[in-house]
Amino acid sequence: MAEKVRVRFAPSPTGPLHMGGVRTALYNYLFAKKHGGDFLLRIEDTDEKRFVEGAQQYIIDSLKWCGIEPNEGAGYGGELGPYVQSERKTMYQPYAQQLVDSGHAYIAFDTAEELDKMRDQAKEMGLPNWQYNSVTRSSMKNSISLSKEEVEKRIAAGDEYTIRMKMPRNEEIKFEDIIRGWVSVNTNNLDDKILLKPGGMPTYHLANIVDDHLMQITHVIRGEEWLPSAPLHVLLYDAFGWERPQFAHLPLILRPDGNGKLSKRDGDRLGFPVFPLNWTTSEGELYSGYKEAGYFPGAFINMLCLLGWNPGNNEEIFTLDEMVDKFSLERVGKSGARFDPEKTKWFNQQYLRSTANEELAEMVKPMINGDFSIPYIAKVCELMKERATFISDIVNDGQYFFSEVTSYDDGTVKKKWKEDTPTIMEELISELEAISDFTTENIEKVFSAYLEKKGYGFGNVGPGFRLLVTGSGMGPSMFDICATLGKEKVLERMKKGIDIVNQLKATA
RNA sequence: GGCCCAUUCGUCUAGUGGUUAGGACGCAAGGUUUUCAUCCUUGAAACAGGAGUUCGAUUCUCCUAUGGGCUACCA
Repeated sequence: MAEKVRVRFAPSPTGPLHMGGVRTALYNYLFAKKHGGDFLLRIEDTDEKRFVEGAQQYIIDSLKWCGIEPNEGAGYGGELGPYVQSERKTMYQPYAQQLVDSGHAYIAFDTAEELDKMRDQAKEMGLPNWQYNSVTRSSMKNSISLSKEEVEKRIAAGDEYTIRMKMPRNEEIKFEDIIRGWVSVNTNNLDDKILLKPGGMPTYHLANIVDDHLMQITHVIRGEEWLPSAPLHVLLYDAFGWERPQFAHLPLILRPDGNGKLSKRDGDRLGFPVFPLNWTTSEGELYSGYKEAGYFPGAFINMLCLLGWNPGNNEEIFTLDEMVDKFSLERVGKSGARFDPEKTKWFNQQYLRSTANEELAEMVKPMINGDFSIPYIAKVCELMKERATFISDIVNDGQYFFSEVTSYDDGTVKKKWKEDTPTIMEELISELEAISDFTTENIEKVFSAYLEKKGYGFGNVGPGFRLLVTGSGMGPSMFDICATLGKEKVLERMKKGIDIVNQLKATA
């Protein structure tokens, strides 16, 4: 028990990494760091048909963006590599053979086509679930039904064959899952899974057990979709005589609407990303990512962390380090969690607001045209951050800080630009012109004095003022806006705007 | 169909053999704010159903229902 915790995230490179996968990686990472252990990345590319170019790099890039980097594995090196299963291909055959020799597995010559036919026939006869198992195996072509000579002859003749698990009959397999407690399955419900495919490539089941053993994995933390095959894996550990790792099967992430688990198409259909980074398929189809949609990696991770886990109190904003500190598998829930895009936005808003203005400014800078200083942009961020969810909101809602006003909000023109507004604006211009030190306080002072002098309420002056300077009907304090923009720019906009708005009003 | 897993407000969830069943998102109302947003206050909103165990079950057991996963020479 004193052994070092070693966990792995083992995706297959069949496309972009789904956010459910990111959460699995995150929980593995948190668990490893919490216990001072290792977090490895292993690429499970044993299905050559489903290999997708670029997927492996995408996985690495995604984890990096999220800040949950492995300290060992594909792309990171380590003593127990290689960490890409296709590169380990030759290692698996001897293990499969060992199982054949020990009577835990056998050689089968049935082709995929023959098996398909078998299943189809069974279905026609009203058996929806034909299985290669302890009752059917004796009527199939394998080293159990065939004579030793026949088997040797076929192998010598170059017949392709698979190695199958010889699933024992009527045995209760039990194992303790950290999240779910005791799970038990009768082997009668399990089939003789293929362990080694023709050509020597292992299936997931064999590769995963062999690699986890060789890589000294202590805890297998993976999605609930693996729960049904966990008994097979347990049996394999036992057959090899290896110590079993501890298992923890995570609940699935469900789609926000309707039924079923979150799938890659749900996102863009419902207007939120399901992937960390943008991904374009070879056909040119784009799946959007959280990064490009403007999310902070911290917010994304924070949201994922709370989707299925909670610290037991009411805290919900955590840095990665805090997550590491508080995380425990025991507090992971058992039931599937429906994903809520709205809450994800809320997390982003929280992160945006707690990010320093200068830091925000650096992010805003590449998104705007024109040469603005960081202090200036930071000031804008300070004013805008409370009403923004994304960085892009600062840019879009605060565009009047970065470009001239070219349009005026329709509703405000109609409702707030009154008969006497032009005159009031002219007067206000004169008042403002008299200010030598154009600060928030001074502007406010002069503005208030003007209101008092004329007996106006704020409503008589404010909306028109805002409209001329920003083109908008809403936003931060006008005094802050003006101080930020500077006297020259404010007066210029006001003078220029009066006629334009008068015309708009006339034609409206 | 078979097997496995699950089930507390709309959603994420806390929680205990005896609680006014708590929080967050979202929603609604009010307050603050010249506007918008923030912020504050308040509100509506849940233990799937039925048996059993028990003095007492949301909590323990069983059944049903519902949901989910798996059922490949995919992972």
